[in-house]
Parts: sequence; C-alpha cells; structure tokens
Amino acid sequence: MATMNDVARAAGVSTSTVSYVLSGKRTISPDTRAEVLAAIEKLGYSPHAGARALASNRSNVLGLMVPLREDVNVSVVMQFVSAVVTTARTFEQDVLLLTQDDTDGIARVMSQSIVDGMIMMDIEAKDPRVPLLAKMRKPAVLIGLPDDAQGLSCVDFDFAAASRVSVRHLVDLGHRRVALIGSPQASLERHATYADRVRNGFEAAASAANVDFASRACEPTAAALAHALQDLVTGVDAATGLVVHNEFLLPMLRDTLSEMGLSVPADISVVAIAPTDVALASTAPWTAVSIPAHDIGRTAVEMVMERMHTEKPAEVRLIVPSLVQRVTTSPAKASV
Amino acid sequence: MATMNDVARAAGVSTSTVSYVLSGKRTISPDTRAEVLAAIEKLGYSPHAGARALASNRSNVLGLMVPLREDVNVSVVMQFVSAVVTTARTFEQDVLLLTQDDTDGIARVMSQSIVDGMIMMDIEAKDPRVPLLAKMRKPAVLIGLPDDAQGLSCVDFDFAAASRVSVRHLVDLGHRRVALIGSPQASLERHATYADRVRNGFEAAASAANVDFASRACEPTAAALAHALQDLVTGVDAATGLVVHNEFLLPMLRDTLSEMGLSVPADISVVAIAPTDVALASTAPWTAVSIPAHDIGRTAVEMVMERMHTEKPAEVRLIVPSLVQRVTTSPAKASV
DNA sequence: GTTTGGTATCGAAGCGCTTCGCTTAAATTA
DNA sequence: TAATTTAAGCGAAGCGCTTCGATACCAAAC
Repeated sequence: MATMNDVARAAGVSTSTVSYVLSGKRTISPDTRAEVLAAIEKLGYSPHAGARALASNRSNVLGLMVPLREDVNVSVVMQFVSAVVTTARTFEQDVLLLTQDDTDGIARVMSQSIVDGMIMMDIEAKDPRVPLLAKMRKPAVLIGLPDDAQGLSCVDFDFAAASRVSVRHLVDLGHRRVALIGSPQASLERHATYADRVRNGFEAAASAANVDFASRACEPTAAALAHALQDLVTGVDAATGLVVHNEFLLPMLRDTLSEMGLSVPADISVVAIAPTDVALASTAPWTAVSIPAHDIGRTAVEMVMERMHTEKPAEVRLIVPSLVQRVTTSPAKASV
Repeated sequence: MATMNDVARAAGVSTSTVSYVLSGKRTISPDTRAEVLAAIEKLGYSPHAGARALASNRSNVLGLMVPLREDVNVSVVMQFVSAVVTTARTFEQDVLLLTQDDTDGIARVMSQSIVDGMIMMDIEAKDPRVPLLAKMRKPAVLIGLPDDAQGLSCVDFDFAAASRVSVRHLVDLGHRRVALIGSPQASLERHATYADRVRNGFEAAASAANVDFASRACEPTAAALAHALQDLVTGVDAATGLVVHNEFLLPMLRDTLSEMGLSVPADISVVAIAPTDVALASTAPWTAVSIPAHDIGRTAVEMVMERMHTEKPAEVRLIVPSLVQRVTTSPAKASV
C-alpha cells in the first residue's frame, strides 16, 4: 500500500503538498497538482481512513440505528435506510449500521469516534436511548418525536396533521362516522411516537369536526383485519369513512371489505396513510396521505451534517402532509 | 476526551502497560491491572478507533453490501442483515452498510481500510462486482454463487437441492404433474443465482423423476399470480403439485387458488421455498423448505473472520435444505 | 554465590495523515 | 529601487494508539 509519503517522493514534493492537493485547503500551482495527481494514479494510492481520522478527528462515518422489530414494516424502514445512505454519500459519508437492541452501541461508536454523528429511527415517547445520545458530544438527529428530546434535533412526518387532513377530507365528503385502523397493538404499547400521534390527531380532528369516531389497533393478519372491520364498519352505527395507517393491511383491505359485502368507495371511503408506492400498489390506487420516507431520511442526514462543524441550535422539523385523492374516496350517500 | 496517556499518568504506569491491560497481549499483575481499570473508569476513557486502526491496521468494521431492489423481498434481506450485524458483534466488529448500486464503494472502503472485510449479498451469475472484490487484498465472502468466484469464498442455501427435495416430496406423494412459480422475471433476467438454481434444480428433478413439469416467473402482484396459476393448474394437464419460491406471493396464494375453485391440499399440494416465518404466517402453515437466512448470514461473517488473520483457502459452503411437511401437501388423488 | 529463567513493566519507534508556521521567490506598489 | 504583498511549497509537530526490544526484579537451580 502506497502511503502519502511515497506519493510525495514520486512527485518530488513534500507530503504536506500532497495533503493540500487532496484537501484543497491551500492553493497549489496547476503544475504540481498535476504531478501529484499523476503520482497518485501511478502508485494506486488511496489515503488510510484510520490515519486521516486520527489526524483530523473526523471519521466520515455516520451511525444509523434501525429498528428490526416484528411490528414495524421493514419495507418502509428500508426506504428510510436507502435515503440515509444515498444522502450520506453526497456528503462523502459512509453509514454504519446499528440495531435497535444494541443500546451500548450508541456509546461505543460515539465515544470511540467510530462515527461523527448519529441518526436514530423509530423513537418512542420515552425512549431510553435519547438521554444516552444526548450525553454524547457529537451531533445526533432523531427520526421521531420523543416527549423530551433533551436538546436533540428531530425530524419526522407530521402524523397528527396527516390524520387531521384525512379526517377533514372524509368530513368534507359528507361522512359523519369515521374510523381509524392503526398500527399493531405492540407499537401503541411501546408508544412509538407515530402510532400515538396518528391516533391522537385522528381523535382530535374527529371531535373538532363533531363527527362520530372509533379507532382500533390491528395486527398484521387477515383475521385481525376482518375482526377489526367487523367492529368498525358493520352494524347500525357503521363508519362510512375509514383511515388506515398500517402498510401490512392495505394489500388485503379491499378483498376483506368485499367479502363483507362492502365496496370501495361506493359503500365506504378509505384514506391510507402510507408511502406512495404502497398506496399505488393496487389496481385501484388508494386516496392517501403519503409518508415521505425519502425526504425524512434525507433531511435527517442534512441536519446532522449542518451540526457537524458549526454550533447550531437543536430544531424540530415536521414534514407537512398532503393528501392525494385517488379512487377510494367519494361523497357519502345522503343520510337516511 | 481522555487519552491512553492520561490513563497511564492517573494510574502511575506507562502507556504501553495500559495498552497491554486492554489487549491482554502480555501478562500484567493483578494489582496494576486493577489500578489501570480504575483510572479508565474514573476518567471515562475510551480508545480512539482511528488511532487504533492506524497503529494496528485493523478497523474492526465489516462492510456489507445489500440489495435494495424492487424484485427482492426486503423482509428477507433484513433477516440476512440482522444475522450479519448480530454475528459481527460477537467478533467485536461493526457493520458498514453499502448499497448495491454503489459499485465504487467496494474499492473505497477496502483500499482506504475503512473495513477489514466485505460481505456481498444477492450475487448474480456474472456479477461485475466479483472481479472488483477479488482484486482487493482483504477477505470477502459472497452470499450467492457466481459462475466464477475468482478465488473468493461463497456461502449460500443449496437452492437446487431445495427444488429437488420439493419435487421429490410431491412425487413421493404420487403427484405426476408439478409446476414451479418462481421469482419475478427481473430476477431471472439478471441471473440472480438463486432464481436460476431453483429453476434448474426443479427441472432436473422433475425430469429425473419422469414427471410432467412447467415453470413460470411471476411478478409480485395478485393479477400476475392469478394469471400464472391459470396457466399452470387449470385445464386438462393441470399440475397437482406446486412449488412456490416467491415470498411476495405466498400470502395471497391460498385465496387466489380458492377463487379458482381449488382447495389446498385437497385439489393441489403446495410446497413453499421460503423463510420459516413466512411459511408459518398463515392460518394453515405451508409445507416448506425453509431458507435459513440467519444461518447464512452468520456463516458469512464467520468465514470472513476466519480469513482475517490467517491465510485460508477459499471455500464454498452450501447449506443443506430440509423440508418440513405441514398442512399444504397430501397424497395425489388416484389418477383417472 | 553465581547463573538461569520467568514475570512485570518501561521506553521509544512508528503507523499515515493534517495543519501550522515559516521560507522563498515572484508580483505589486510607491 | 526599495518596500510590501501574495503565491507556492517545505518541514516538523502531533493526533492516540500498538508493539518490539530492553530492563529490572525475584525465585529457583546449580
């Protein structure tokens, strides 16, 4: 392995010159620059990340802690991961992967300076990892909104607003009884913040609009879905407008409803809260508030990078939802 | 940040002593060891990964290149990732994440010594990344079997044998016409090695058993599935035994068949080639050859680690399949 | 009592880079 | 022409660790 010294010798310059050619932090004449680059090429030189990290105190690696739980949809997780990795590369950063359960990992990678910053997904209301992260003196961004962010920056989709927009859309169409099918029970119980916020937003919006409402958690199985729907959309006070925040269930929703004799949107209008590709993965695409996983992931990286060199106060960014009407919502039938 | 020097001073020893306490590479008296550990504790010392990497020429990071494609099932990918990360931690390694399309990433992370070794998933028959990897002088393991591994080690599930076992099971049950529903067309076209091997194994086994066979690629949509089934399991020469290697499709398979008036296993026996949890995610669990994602991921890490310090010849390990009969296969009806 | 062999510790070199201050030469100004 | 500025490059210190002798001490062996 050629070192920077070898390059310097081959180019007939000092190592510092080579370093400045590479970093561009001082002016170098075009001639020497060319000679240095030629030497680099010829020797197949590439800098040693460890040495660079030692001297510059920067590793050019970002830590990303991802959830690998039963109750989160891995395909959505992957959209975040993909956005984070791609964006990180535009900042010349690589991404180190930590799993949710590896709580010690936070301290390990940060205090050993393996990473320059951290991004943490799937934050819970009282997430024990948040105080740990806050103690470290490197930038960190949460994807999600804990009760107390302890001075850390956060980015997330505005799930409460997403619920609100969904309810309002249904109400505007004349629906007077709305229902929510949400995340699995497990997500609610551990207070994954998106689950809580969707539910609270839903209930607040329905109350404010003065319409009847009901909400249910739902496990990712056909049976659970059928059961939940039984409760919510049949009987005398059946809802005619449904909000679904559960990517597992969406693929089976239409069939399950039709087995119950309900057609969409004639009998029941449905708004999905889901990534666009999930909402479109159906012959009759869902009216949906899309979860912009890519934007969130990208923003998280940008926020970490902004705080890498310069002090910048913590901030919370909520991505504003927008509803796209497709073919699964329509005006309510005139009430009896 | 306290350095090793600070610790040495606080403990009244030399830095080398501290280093040896930490690495255990020389004997240290219990007393000094205790003092050193106390100083470490008191100062909240943790070693600087960059400095360590520079001096020892080891980063303790493994690179993992994962596919984020449309045609691979992310939940299966995550099982591999999870196994790799977990196993890596048992070797005190962290995992750096690279995405499939980042071909330059291989050279970058290896020649800059950001990682000590690489694991690459979703290998294609003539994968352009394989020669790149082979050029590097750090250990690497492929999950998959390219046509030419160029001296690299490989680990994978024996998909050909999985097909064989599935066909034999159906044949033993008296089925004389078998069909395969495989990966999406895209996977076959890019010669993802699992897709090719499942198909070839299937056709070879059926030929050898002297039974009729047919096979189809299938996109991950209900419509495509219905269409494929139409071809394969209806009509005069309908198959009565079906092998399915496609995790997307399994959840909708039973319903689609029942809409066609076919019940499982009365009218048609089905063997799945899928991870156990997918095979069990049904009220009537599938007879299946399970894809041991966790074992494969773990083995990949072990193989990299074995080659980290010592020269060891490349090897190919195929994980032997085993079929578990559940409730979706039964003897063929007596033929007419 | 001298030699041998272990055991526990120290000191220093070096891993490959970044960065600061200095020097030299050329360009600009008065 | 002398004084001043600017551009380009050099040298050396230092980042925090690992590792290889060398050393000092003590117990056992002859």
